[in-house]
Amino acid sequence: MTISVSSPAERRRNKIRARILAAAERVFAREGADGLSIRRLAETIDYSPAAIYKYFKSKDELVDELKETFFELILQTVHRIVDKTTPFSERSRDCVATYVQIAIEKPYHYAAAFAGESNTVAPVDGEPGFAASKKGQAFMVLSGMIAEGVENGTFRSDIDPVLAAKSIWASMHGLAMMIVHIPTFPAFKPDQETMARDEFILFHADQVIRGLEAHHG
Amino acid sequence: MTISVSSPAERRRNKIRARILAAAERVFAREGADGLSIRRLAETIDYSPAAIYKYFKSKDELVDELKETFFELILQTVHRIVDKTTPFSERSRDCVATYVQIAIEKPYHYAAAFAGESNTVAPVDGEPGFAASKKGQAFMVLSGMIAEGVENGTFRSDIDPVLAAKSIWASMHGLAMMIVHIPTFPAFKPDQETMARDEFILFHADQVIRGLEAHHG
DNA sequence: AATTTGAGTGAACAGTGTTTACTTTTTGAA
DNA sequence: TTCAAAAAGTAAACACTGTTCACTCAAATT
Repeated sequence: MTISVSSPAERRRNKIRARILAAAERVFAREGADGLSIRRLAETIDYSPAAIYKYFKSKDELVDELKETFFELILQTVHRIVDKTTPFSERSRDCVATYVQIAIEKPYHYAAAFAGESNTVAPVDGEPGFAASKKGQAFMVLSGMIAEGVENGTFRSDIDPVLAAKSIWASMHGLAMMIVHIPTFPAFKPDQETMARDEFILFHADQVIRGLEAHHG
Repeated sequence: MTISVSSPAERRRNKIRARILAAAERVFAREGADGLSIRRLAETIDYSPAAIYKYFKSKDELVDELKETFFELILQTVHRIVDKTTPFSERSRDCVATYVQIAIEKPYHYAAAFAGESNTVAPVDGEPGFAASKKGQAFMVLSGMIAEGVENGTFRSDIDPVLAAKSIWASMHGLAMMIVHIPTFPAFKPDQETMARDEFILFHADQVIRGLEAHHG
């Protein structure tokens, strides 16, 4: 029996799988899940449409893998911010703002990643898989940072960090979705008294964090 | 020439149009835009698929009308809250919470209404149509309420009400989307130390409004 | 009464995801 | 090295989708 954990055949297979994913990634980033068709994908890869089903059970499963690597990107990026040694107030604000920036950079990824519903499994809050998933890990980094804020006295002590993290996450998510779906979001009139997008993101982040701060009233 | 603003023919036409919309509304509420197919819709109405195109230019246009009446619902509901004579703090909180409740009651409507992109026109922030649209009106009701809070000293005076309204709207939107897309959202484990959904909505609303309040620090 | 307008339709076009039966290639063991 | 088994790849079909076109038939207008 062969004990090689990765046979040549298997490595070759993974390579093709990766090639499919890479091609899918390109069109997905530009046109989203609806623009990504198995048939078109097969053509750019020079395979027949049916061939793809030897590597992925369904289109949904393929897209789910794109999402998962996107969550990895989020996790890494958030980690990079949280692990910094800059002052806490600055760090927490940057964390929120950066999260939104990622969504803007890959709008289709972001929207698809959180518009779950019709997916394969989608390890979701409340289910066993959540804590282990990249999504769950990213969330735990965030709630950990808030717990830090509660401990060092920046935030109110009467709030549950996990609860607060969920609230903040929702607020971030909302701005991200707004910007992603409404290209001109923070603006009312394109020229007049308009706050620039990045500036608005910081404003929003401040606003959100202010809701947590101590010494209130 | 006939001056009757609504001829019998025209009235009959509008009636059929309404019948189509009513049937579409039913299946849309249950299965969303993807579940609503022209062919299936035609069958429940006992028409041929092509007939629907005599009343609507495209499926997108049909769905857009469903969205528009949904925005009317939002506008009415928000108005009912804002126009109340209850204390301001309570009123502002209820306004936020109620908005999210609407989204929960009609999740597909809400998600579709704000996942614009591939629509016909979608009068969007920054464009002329926005202020006149139901969406725009609902927003103005919200920003008006915040302006009231700034005037009566509840909120910080150094913030632009319109900007603050956008920030709050984004936060509300985020929670709504979270709950809509992730059925178990506010929960981590279904039983243990979980805050009930409605309770969490109020918590979030408080959190969001707290960010605006005066006498800070 | 004749003609134009509009409602309604069957069939087709151009797509989609997916499955099935089939061929070819590659692999692992006798 | 030969040979069977496993895997890779495919063409064609199934069951859908939104949409358009040429056509019929009934209703309204002149």
